[in-house]
Amino acid sequence: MPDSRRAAQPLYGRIRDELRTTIHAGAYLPHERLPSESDLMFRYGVSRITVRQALGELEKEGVLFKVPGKGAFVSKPKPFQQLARLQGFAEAMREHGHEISNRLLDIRTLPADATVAERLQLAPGAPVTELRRVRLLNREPVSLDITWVAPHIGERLAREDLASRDVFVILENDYGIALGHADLAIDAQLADPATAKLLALDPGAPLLRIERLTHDRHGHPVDFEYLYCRSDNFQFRLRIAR
Amino acid sequence: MPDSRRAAQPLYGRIRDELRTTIHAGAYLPHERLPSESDLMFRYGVSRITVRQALGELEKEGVLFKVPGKGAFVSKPKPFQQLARLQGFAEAMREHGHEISNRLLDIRTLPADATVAERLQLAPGAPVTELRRVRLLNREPVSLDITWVAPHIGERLAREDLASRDVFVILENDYGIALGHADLAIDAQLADPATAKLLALDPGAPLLRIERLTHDRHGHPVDFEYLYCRSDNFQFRLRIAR
DNA sequence: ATGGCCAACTTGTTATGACAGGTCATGATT
DNA sequence: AATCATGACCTGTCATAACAAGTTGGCCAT
Repeated sequence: MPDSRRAAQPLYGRIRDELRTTIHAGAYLPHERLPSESDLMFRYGVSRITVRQALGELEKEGVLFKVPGKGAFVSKPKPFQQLARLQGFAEAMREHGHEISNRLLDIRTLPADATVAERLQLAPGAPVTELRRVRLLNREPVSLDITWVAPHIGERLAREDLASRDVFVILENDYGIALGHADLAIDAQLADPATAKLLALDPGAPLLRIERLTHDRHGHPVDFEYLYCRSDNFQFRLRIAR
Repeated sequence: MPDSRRAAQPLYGRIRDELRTTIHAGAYLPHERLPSESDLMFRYGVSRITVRQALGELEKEGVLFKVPGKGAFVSKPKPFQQLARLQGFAEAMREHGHEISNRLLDIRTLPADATVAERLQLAPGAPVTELRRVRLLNREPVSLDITWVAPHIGERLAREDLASRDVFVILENDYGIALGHADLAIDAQLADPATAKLLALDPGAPLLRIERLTHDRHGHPVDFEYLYCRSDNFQFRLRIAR
């Protein structure tokens, strides 16, 4: 969080900024160890508390992480997914050479609530299939996806290996459903304890929430879902034209 | 971040937890002032650094917010999450009959840090103009925008009425700079106290953060900014194609 | 009654110091 | 060669202390 209005920057702020610059300039590789607190004390000629404050803020920013007894290490750059393309998570991540997997938490049929029914153009209370998955990138959880589809699709999905395959790919390749477009709504939320646990986060951590309604080529809704995404290890990117 | 696998909880952790419990039990009302650090030192029989660490973590959790010179205050309960429709900010807002305005907080020239310089393809430390604005929708703050442009653009913008006019419109209509595309990166963050105050939010509230680098028609970067957007009073939406 | 000043109180920053507990390389022992 | 102990080095916690800067109520002058 920038606060660049201060004329007189505290020492720890200067050190924090300089270290961030140094790291971003490539002086240290991802997961490379930074100089120890003692080294930085001598290097900057300040007390340890000042160094610790600077490092603590960089840790808070996600630039580095600390390991007791070992030191501070540069965090990996965040993987990202292009938002403008309607792509399954696996499709997008494989393009970048990442390893992806899913943990299927639950798949069941239940009555559609008003929102789901409206989105999928079903009667309220009509049966829908709900999928709950944690998506993992390089073995680290990055999102909790909750998906609803009509039961005739859900029945077929239930027979698939959803741990390693994307719903979109299955719909298109196996069931011949040509996808058209999706409508997204994006905002931010705090992780509740259950979600935080699933995503290896502390309760209250910031999450990006994406609501996505995906349509087939004829404009009929086929898939309604919420994606709760971590921001500390993943982000979305988008290029827009004027 | 405390290591919660520890059988013996550090002192600051005990104090943090006890204060949180006390606050949640209603001993203090929202916005009520907590005991001072000095009081807490005596009350718990610990040093000030220990109290500050406990308070700092509660602040990070959003349970309280600190005001220099005044004290620590209990945060208000988080506002109820609402969804609002947003397309392009000014366009969509006026289209729907909303009133939009800006509050210009600050416009100044300062040396570009590494990130800003890299994005705007300037030398580190080169002068850039920084704009800080709060965007209001129906008189309610919805985002804090921090914008950097090259000084030759900033000088001209400084002469404009930025409270009611959009930077993009000025650049295109008044200065003949044809805008091309923008690159966005999207994630979620917690609001720090200063930003929270500007957006009439509680510290620790979830914010959508959009990093935007806008280019002219030739692909040259002209405008780099961070938009810190509330999620409780509007959201972003997007339609994407397969 | 009002405004200005100042002391007391507030949090923020920084220094020095010490101890606890974790990590790991090296040397000694089996 | 494998294992264990030790010492050096690492971060985490906590104490004491001092100064900086912001806030505010009381007192005094006008």
